Amino acid sequence: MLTNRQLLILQVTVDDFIHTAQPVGSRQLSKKEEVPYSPATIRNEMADLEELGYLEKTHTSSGRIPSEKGYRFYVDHLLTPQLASSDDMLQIQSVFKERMVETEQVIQKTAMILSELTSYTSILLGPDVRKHRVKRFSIVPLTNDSAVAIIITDSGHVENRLFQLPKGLTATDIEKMVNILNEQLIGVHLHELHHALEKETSALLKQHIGRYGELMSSFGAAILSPQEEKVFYGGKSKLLHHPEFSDLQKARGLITMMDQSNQISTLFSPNQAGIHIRIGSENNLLEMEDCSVITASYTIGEEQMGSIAIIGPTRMDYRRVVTLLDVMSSDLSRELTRILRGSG
Amino acid sequence: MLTNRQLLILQVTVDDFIHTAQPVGSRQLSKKEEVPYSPATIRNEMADLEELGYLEKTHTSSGRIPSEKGYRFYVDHLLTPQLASSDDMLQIQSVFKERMVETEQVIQKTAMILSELTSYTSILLGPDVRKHRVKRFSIVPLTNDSAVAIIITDSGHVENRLFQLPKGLTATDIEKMVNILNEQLIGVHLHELHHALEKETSALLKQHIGRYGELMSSFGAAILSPQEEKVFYGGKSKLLHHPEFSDLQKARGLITMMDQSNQISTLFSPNQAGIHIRIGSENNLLEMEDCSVITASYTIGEEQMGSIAIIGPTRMDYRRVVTLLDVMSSDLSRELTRILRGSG
DNA sequence: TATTAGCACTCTCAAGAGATGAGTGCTAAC
DNA sequence: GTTAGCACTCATCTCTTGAGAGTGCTAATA
Repeated sequence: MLTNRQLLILQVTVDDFIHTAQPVGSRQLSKKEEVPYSPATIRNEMADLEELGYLEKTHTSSGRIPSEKGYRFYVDHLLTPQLASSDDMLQIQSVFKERMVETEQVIQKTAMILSELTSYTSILLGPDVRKHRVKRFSIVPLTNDSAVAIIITDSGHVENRLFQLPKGLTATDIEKMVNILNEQLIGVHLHELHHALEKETSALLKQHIGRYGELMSSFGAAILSPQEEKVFYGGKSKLLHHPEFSDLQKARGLITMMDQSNQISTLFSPNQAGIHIRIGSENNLLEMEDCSVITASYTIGEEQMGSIAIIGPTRMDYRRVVTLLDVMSSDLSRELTRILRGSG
Repeated sequence: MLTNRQLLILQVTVDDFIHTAQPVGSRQLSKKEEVPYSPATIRNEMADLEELGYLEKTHTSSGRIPSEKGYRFYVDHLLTPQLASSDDMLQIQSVFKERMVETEQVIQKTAMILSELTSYTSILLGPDVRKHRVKRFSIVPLTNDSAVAIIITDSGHVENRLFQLPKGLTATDIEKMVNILNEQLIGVHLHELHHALEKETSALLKQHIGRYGELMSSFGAAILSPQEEKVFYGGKSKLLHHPEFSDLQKARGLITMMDQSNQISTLFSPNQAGIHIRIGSENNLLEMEDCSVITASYTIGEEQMGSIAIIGPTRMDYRRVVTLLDVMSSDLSRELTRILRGSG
């Protein structure tokens, strides 16, 4: 168990390092008014904190920097909540002031403002399409042998896929098919569509439509091809402005990683409410060794819909980011709910 | 007018610099078998070429590097055409072997392979939606006061927008409206839609539909909100691996620029056929001072549909990139035509 | 007359040598 | 328990030095 003095020194050390990016020394600390101890005393305490694993040195005679364990402790026990500054609130409100009608637009704008306010990179995972429900099917033939299948969801999202038409299929066949789909599958979650398609409609379709087999293999495959969560970035280059990435090697790694969306999704905790923080190696990603990720999620109505994340150096301003994420995620939830549930 | 010997020396100098990224000296050049002159002779010629503005020195006693004018001359007069190597051809064919059905998928894959083969960054501008023609309109009401408008084009592309419904509009009204739109506007280019909507249908709609004014202001605005050309990247981080961008300042500038899609579009020449090369400052973009952009375009059927570009350092392998772009643009055109005109 | 050899000169780059300064650990005094 | 003092450690900056690559010019050569 740490003494109060140790807690104080740890906190001030982390705070200072977060703002200066320089190893913090005992003399420097003792000058702060919150710390009424002499450099020698502080040195002793710091030596203890180092032994306990909360602080590190970059070389034998440097000041101390927080270790991962130090950040973790700081985040878990020393992070006093804080209200967003009125400046920030003003900026945030300005985003939502203009009534936008497209969800993507709102999300993109949110990503931008978040990265602008934090000076880190933001990533927003778009609404999880698989949780949407079918509102309407539509099939539009393009040529003799191809057509586009369209699914409109209850949230106004539109999925569309090209697929091949078996030769000899008549327009009436297609019409029938669309009717059957619309009768049977309205309200089904997109992730249950495959199941429902086979179970509920295959018999009916088989009965009414010629060339059923070919049609279904082509149509089914098109409908089921993965519906990816859309990833929105804000301020990709912002990260590069922080001193920890003046090493070109690391900068390259990060940029490369951000271009691979499959890696990105591993950064998000399985969609739970609340704010989550992963520090450095907790991300299980080599390129992210020096980064922390703070995630939150947003909802539409009652449902967990997507995630917001901020990526910054481990030496990031956790307090500020947590505060901003908190505000933004609830504002975003409110705005999206307004758009999609139509209370505006 | 340059002498043959000067042409030779300029060509070999540029070629050498492109591959080594090191200033090339007279001694080094004279060792090559294509250059049967002594260092002293070469020095004299190089001095002349420098005076004429084709070569530069990085400092008083360094070897020479090509100036922008030098690259321009090289590209315009010294670039002998070349067939793609069979290795490259194999790789390219492997992309198109698996029959994909979505245009976006094909374009994305093309971007990837291009950047893989060249080790530079590729940018593909998606098909210009405004040149597509309307195939079908559809409107799906979501709540009492909102609906989604859908336009399917002849190429299978689907545009969709949310818009507000005036209160008190009946389902029949909407049905009527969709019918009128589908009767009047099939085959209209998307960029003429605004015009056509006002001219051809407004009278009819006004006649049949209550609350015409409100409906049209909302629907019209939704339909007309900008249809942006989609931008696909391949290998964004590839550029950072070239030595000219080991300067963090420059790297940052580039990454920042690539995130601003409005800047990107200025890199493309107005959609003309053939291959275009812009060197360094010819791009009129500060961040692109050290970059060259080579663009080509692809077609669907007979129509100019989108653009392909490779961004590399000015010291890029022009010959190879031109060759690859040539092959890829025609392969991509063929593939997209197959998908959309349905000959496969 | 065109080409080449030779040589002095310039400039970059890498390595090494102090000098400086921030910071530590330890001991002894308060 | 806290603090002052002192010797010691490192990183960093600057200065110097030497090696190496390349040039420009002049004089010799084919």
